[in-house]
Amino acid sequence: MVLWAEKEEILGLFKETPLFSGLTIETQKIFANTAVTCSIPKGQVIYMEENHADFFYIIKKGWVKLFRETFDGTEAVIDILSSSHIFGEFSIFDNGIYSSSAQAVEDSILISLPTSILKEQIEKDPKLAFNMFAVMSRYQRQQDKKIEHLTLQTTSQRIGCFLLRLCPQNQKTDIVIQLPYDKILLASRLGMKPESFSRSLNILRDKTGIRISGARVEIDSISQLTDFSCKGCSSSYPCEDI
Amino acid sequence: MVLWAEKEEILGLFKETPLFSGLTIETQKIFANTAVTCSIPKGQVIYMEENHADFFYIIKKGWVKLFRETFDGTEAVIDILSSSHIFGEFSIFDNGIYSSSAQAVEDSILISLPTSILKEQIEKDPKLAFNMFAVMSRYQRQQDKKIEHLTLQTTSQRIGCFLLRLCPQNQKTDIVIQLPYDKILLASRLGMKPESFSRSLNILRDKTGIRISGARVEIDSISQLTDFSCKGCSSSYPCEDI
DNA sequence: CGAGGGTTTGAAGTGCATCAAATAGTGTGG
DNA sequence: CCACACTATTTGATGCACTTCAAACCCTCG
Repeated sequence: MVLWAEKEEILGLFKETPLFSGLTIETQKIFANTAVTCSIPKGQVIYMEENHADFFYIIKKGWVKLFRETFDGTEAVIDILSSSHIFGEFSIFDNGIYSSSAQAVEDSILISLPTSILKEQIEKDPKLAFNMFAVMSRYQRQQDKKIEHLTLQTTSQRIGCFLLRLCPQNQKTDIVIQLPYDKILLASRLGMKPESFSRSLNILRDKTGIRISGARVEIDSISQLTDFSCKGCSSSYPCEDI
Repeated sequence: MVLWAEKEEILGLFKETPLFSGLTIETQKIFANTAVTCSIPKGQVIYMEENHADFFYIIKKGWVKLFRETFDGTEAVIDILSSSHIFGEFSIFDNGIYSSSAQAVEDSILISLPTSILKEQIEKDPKLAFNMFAVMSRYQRQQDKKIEHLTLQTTSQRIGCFLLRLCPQNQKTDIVIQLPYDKILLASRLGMKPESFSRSLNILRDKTGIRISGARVEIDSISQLTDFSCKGCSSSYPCEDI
C-alpha cells in the first residue's frame, strides 16, 4: 500500500511532530506502515463531532479548522492548525469519539493514522506516552490562555497578541508578516465577527503604528504592540508557546 | 510523621480521586507516606503562578480557586475546585512550574503530596499513567466547553448552564439547590462582574420561572432551564462531565 | 448596635454584534 | 483584456449586552 518514497516522507514528517519525536525507528515504522496520505480539498469536512474516531491525522500541508456547532447553528472555532500539527488524537481518551468537528479550510494534504495503533503503542512505549503527556499539557496551557484572553482582552488586544505570535522571536524591529489565512477565519479563530475584526484592526493600527495592506502587516517596533496588547494578559512577550 | 489514623483517612480519600483510583495498595502507600495534611484559612494563597512546583494537592474539605493575574491587576479565574479534586499536578509536565496561582476561598483542608513522587510513579505504574491521561483529557474537554460558553452563550445562559450542572441528574422537577460559594466568586468563575451576575440572574429568573432567595434556588422544571440555556451550546442536557 | 462585606439597583458609557450597503479583490468565460 | 459573478472586506447606522461608577440595601458578626 505504502510506497517507499512516500514512507520516507512520512518518517521525515514524524521528526517535526512532537508526538513522534525521539521515538525508536521501530515504533515509527509501525505508524508509518499504517499511514495513508490523503488530499482534502478546501471546504471538505474531515470528521464530525460525536463520530466514531478511527483515525487521527498529521497535517502535511494546508490548514485545518477544529470547531463545534450549537443547536442554533452558530459555530465555535476550537483551533486552526497547520503543517506538522496533529489532530483527532485526543479521541483515544474520549470514548473513541471525536470531541469536535474538523474541516479543511485550504486545500490540504493529511496523513491519516489509526487511533487503535496509537492506543496500543502508548501502552507499550514509555517515550510515546511521555510525548503524549507533553502534547496534552501544551494544549492545556494554550486553552487556559485562550480563556484568559477571551475574558480579559479586548478584540484589538487579541488581534495584537495574535500578530505578536506570528513575529520571529529574535527580531524586534522592521518586521513584515503575512496573515496566515483569511480575515473571516481569523476573526472566528479569535472569537469575534468579521466586521468587529476589521474595525478592531483599525483601532490597533491607530494605537500601535502598524501598517496593513491586505494580508501584509508591517511592524516597525514590537514594543508598541506589546505595550498595547500584553497589559491585558498574565504573560509578557514573548509568550513561550502559544 | 504521618499518624496511622490520618494515613487511613488519606487512603480513603484516594479512592474518590480519579487520579488514584484503582492503583495497587503499594503505589497508594508510597503516596500516603509522603502526604501531609494542612489547614488553610480562607483567603490564604497556596501557591503563586511561576513558582517552583514542589507539591500538588488533594482537597479534603473547602474550596480552592485557581487563577491568573494580569499586569493591570485584574484576575482570570481558571477554575474553582472542591472536595476530592486535585490541583497543581499538571506542573510536572510544565517545567516544574505552576501555571496558575491557587488560593483557598473557604477554610480548607488539603493533602499535599510531592510532585517528585508523582513524576517517578507515573513512569513506573502504567495504571497511574492511564489515570493521568484520563484526568488531563477530562480537564481538556471542560476547558474546550468553557471556551465555547464564553464565545457563544450570554451571561444568563451561562448561569443557567451552571445551575443545571448542580442539579441531581435523575431529578427533573421540584429541585432545590444551593449555590456552592458566594455570588461574587461565582460571577468571576463564569467570566462576568458581580453586577452583571445579579442582573443576569434576574433575567434568568424571569425567563425560566426559577425562584431565588439568597443562595437557595428552586427549579420547578428542568426543561424550561434547558430550553433557555442549552440552545447556545453544542451539547444537550445532561452534559456528561463538566 | 454598628461596621463591613456581600448583593442589588440605577444611570451612563463602552464594546461588540447586527443589518444593510458599499467597496475591493479574485477567478471565470468570453 | 474586459465584463461578470462571486466572495472577501470595509464602512455606516443602530441596538443589545455587559461594564463601570455610584449609591443603596442587606446580612451577619463582633
